[in-house]
Amino acid sequence: MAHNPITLDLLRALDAIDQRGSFAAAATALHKVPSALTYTVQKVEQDLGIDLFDRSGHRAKMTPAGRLILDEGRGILRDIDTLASSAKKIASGWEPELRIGVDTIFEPSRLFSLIQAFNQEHPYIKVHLIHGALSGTWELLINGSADLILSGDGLDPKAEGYEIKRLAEMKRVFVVSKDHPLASKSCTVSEEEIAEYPTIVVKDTTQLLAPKTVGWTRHHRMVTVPTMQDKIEAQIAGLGVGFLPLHRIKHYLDSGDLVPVKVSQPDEPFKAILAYQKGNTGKALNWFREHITAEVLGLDLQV
Amino acid sequence: MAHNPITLDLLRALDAIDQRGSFAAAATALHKVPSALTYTVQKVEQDLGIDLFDRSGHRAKMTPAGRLILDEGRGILRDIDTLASSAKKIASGWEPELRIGVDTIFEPSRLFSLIQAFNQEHPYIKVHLIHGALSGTWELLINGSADLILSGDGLDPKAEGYEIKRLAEMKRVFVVSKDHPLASKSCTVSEEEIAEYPTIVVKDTTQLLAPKTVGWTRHHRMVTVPTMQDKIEAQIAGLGVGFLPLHRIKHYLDSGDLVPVKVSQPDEPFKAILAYQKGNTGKALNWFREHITAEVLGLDLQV
DNA sequence: GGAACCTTTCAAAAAAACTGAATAGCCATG
DNA sequence: CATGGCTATTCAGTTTTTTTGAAAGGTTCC
Repeated sequence: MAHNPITLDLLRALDAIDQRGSFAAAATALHKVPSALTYTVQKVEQDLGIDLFDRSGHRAKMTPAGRLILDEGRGILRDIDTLASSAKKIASGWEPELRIGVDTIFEPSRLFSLIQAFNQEHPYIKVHLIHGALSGTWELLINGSADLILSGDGLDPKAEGYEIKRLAEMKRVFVVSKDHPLASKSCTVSEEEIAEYPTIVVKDTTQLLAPKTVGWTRHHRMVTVPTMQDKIEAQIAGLGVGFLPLHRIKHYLDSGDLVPVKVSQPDEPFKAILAYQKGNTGKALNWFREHITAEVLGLDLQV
Repeated sequence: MAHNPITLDLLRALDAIDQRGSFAAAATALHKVPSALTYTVQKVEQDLGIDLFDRSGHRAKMTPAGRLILDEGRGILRDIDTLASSAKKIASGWEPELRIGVDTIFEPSRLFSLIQAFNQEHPYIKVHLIHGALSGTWELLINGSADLILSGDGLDPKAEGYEIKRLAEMKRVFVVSKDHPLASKSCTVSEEEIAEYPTIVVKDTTQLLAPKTVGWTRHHRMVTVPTMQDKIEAQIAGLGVGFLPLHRIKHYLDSGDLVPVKVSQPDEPFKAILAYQKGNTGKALNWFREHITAEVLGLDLQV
């Protein structure tokens, strides 16, 4: 047994026959002569050992098996068409896959609708989301695990060779849970007062680079968590205190679950950035570079 | 532009080349001569207008576009193989789809693992689950909406022409919520006492047949619900009282959420049945007829 | 430098697909 | 019930596509 007798020509023939209603009409549509279709169909029927058409009546009627091959075959034909155009795309500079490293300061879910839109247009380009924290996000880019990263500035290593696109500014706010002792203080709170409570810190995911830490590190009590989401939840639960990015907690400030506290430590604003290998002209990379905006990331806050 | 230049032969060629590592080895595996592969590949490259192999080095290396076609092509080849064998199956008596009507007295989820097993074996045979209640389940079979039904006996219309397979016996228990006034009665409860409380009744889904009702109908107060699951939940919530099938409430009896009450009305045991059109020799039907057992339905209770 | 691979080219041969005319069946119409 | 118009199939011959094998040209490895 050599191999599968089902051919793409058969699938196209079945489709045309079903659409036009007869061998004759289908033949015309396919720029062939009816006997050519008979030949195509009979060949497969013989090789497969089953009937695709019921010839008892004089108008050929598809058998259930024929119908199955038609139905599934349409999907296969569609796949092959998509595949051909995707192959052309890739040959003309679209990457087969794009890996996006997202720093935990952003909500990866913000990118979902963007990725969905992209995938609609480019079904065979796989998009991978990878999570990182602080220097760890940069490390993804540096060690080749990601093609594009989304991070905050001030974290980039001194290394050359990376293109950086700055997006909107982000603000950090020092907040505590609504039940927290500091929540009631209306005046500026001193560092000593803050030192009474554990600080929640997001742990850098880097393996090789020097880990960075944001905010105070000279506090004695410190709880580290793997992601910004954990930090937010920990602070809401009252486990500790610390700065949180405004765009991630707007909702909780509005609802009152988190309360801002004035602190002496100046708020150092910083920027959301996109970064990628210099010289990477991939079109998928470019697409995301254009489409990832402050709005998409939820940074367009009126403060 | 006639049509897609990608052929199944190309996909098979790419697969072989990738597996064997060279045109020469692949050619051997495909019982061809190397130049035949060159021809196949070059033809598609020319028609598609892109390179599938990088010939700058001496050993041909697949381009990203070639790799994409290979990767997706493997899936397509697999699909076509499955399709061929499924078509043979259907031609030899397996139905393209099987519609199973399940009476609300059973938990449809009991069939899930069975359906999963079936689908593993017969990926192209679609299984539909349809819900019905009382005569409505029979109606599914009679009006051709279902090929196989799962019901309780005593509901079958007098009509001829249906094959019935009896499964295990099912018991009904009169139960009330744990907080219900009747829950504390340890002696037999009279009909008058029961009449104090609304009875929960599953409404027959039939459109054409004479609707049946199980249990008492001469009670004044009656709440009808669409499914057995609703009835169970209503009784747990204390909304009313009534008989419930033991196999659906074993768990709640054990946990004490439902409490059995002795009643004068005799418990009329009835049987789970499978029914289908006489003369239906479909193999999928047969498969389910064999595999749907008392155990699968959760009827194998030690009482 | 030579042996052992590899891929490609090319003309010829083989195989497959297609054609057109003839055949035969059904069905609606008059 | 005959006829014309539709259908699909058969078959022999033709065209197109695919395959072949020998020759040529490269790379790698020893």
